[in-house]
Amino acid sequence: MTLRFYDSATASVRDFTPVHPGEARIYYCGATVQGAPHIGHVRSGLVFDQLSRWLTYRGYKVTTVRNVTDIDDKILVNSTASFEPDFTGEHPAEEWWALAYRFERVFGAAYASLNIAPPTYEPRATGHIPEMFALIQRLIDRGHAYPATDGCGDVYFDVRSWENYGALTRQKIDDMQDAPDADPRGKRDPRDFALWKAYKEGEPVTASWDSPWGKGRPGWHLECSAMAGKYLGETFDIHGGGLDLRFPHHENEMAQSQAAGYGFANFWMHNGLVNYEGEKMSKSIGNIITPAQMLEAARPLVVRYYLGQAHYRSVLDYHPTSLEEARVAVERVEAFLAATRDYHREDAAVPEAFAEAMDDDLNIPKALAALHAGVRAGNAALAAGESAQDAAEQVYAMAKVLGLVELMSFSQAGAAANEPGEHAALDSLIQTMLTQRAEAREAKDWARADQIRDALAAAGITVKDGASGSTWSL
RNA sequence: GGUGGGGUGGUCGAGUGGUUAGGCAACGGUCUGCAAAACCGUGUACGCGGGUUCGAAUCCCGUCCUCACCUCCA
Repeated sequence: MTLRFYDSATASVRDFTPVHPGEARIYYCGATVQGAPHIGHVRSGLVFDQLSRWLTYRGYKVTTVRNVTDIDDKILVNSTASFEPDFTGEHPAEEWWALAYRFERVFGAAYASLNIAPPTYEPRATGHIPEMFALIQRLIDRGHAYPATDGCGDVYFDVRSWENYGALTRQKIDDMQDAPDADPRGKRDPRDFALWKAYKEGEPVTASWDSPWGKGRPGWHLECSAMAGKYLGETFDIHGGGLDLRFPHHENEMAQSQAAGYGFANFWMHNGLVNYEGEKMSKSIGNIITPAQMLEAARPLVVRYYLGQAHYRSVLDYHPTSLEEARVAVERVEAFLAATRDYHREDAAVPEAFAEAMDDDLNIPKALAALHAGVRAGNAALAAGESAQDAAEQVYAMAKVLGLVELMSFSQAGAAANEPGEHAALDSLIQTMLTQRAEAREAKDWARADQIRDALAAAGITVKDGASGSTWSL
């Protein structure tokens, strides 16, 4: 079995052949830090985290780049400042850059809480203005970009000059529906898009850079082309992002970079979106679910399992019962691993069925079937009084490569509840009650035994009677 | 109008010609004082209409419905 992925550009599953043998270089679109993330953003980050982990397991040296778009129309709109720098600390409003930094950290915290590994590089658009100048100049020199014909100071990409425009999404320029509010300005074609946006009266001066074509700021699509090239080279392996970015963003990126003479991405991988009971999540509908809200409803382990359980290309439709179902499923795995801690080995191999599923365009639903089969086999062995070592090693390896292990209670550094100290008294109290119950059971005083069990249950504590005594869990 | 996805048993969700995907829920059994947990077992699905085939969820034709993108969007 060879590793293969679905490539959006060719609409087909292709064998993965890296540009540089043994390496995998991946660029995927991160956030425009104009506001707080919703779980759709997190799903995208999670998908490419899963991909990176699998490629790493397969022995590739993985380099990932996830950009931060920290200059954009919406960031300016959402900031409430007067747009002038203020060092007094008395300014009541928030400057655009402060807003961008603030939300960049909110995104970072959301990723971290779900054990989504940070990318190798996380470049900010504002830190790569010179690279963008160079790319614009190169496009002008090659006849694929031009300063606005009305002298407004914008620089546009000339879509008619690039015969492959539309190749990524297999669309013809003339078939595209005109935008209802198409503003031709100084464009040769309404489809031409801005590489550089000229400074306009009323905008913050701090959000403007001096370019050879006048003061202004970069167009959104240009940022990614410039940064991908800088960190990953002219031609790299995989470009990812949400399905909604295929057009125009990725189409434009591809056109810019290839028109500039670069190979750009060999594979385009797009993750499906998250719906809420059949509807796309969006601010206008008001059905947004944030990571913070989800983490109030469930543990990070459960949220990660839930968001990562579907195939990455399918729509993930959230229902109110979804998290509870995920909880039961993943805690089964957790309980098995907690009971077989002696067999956790960092170098353990994943079973073949799991590996084949993962190699096949990251078929995680199928891989999860292997995970659950392993848990069942392990539990069956335990129930039969046999060794669960083989199953435990494999299940651990699978949970590890899926990024779940670090979020499980037995391995978490932050499993503070298990540490002695403030909870010691509580543990002691529960142990006392279990001892009393054991005595009652010994005396076959079932009423008394059940009374104690009910009392613990009322406090959210589940009692399990085993051969070697009773245990409890929250 | 263009482009690309979907419609699978109670539910979520895999599956490109013929053997059980899997999870959750449900039911029966083992275990247990009773439970819980665990294990064993049960469900016989594939939008609709044709066609190809010994055989189709899977291929072909038609048809209905639905989602996304074409405007900022993970």
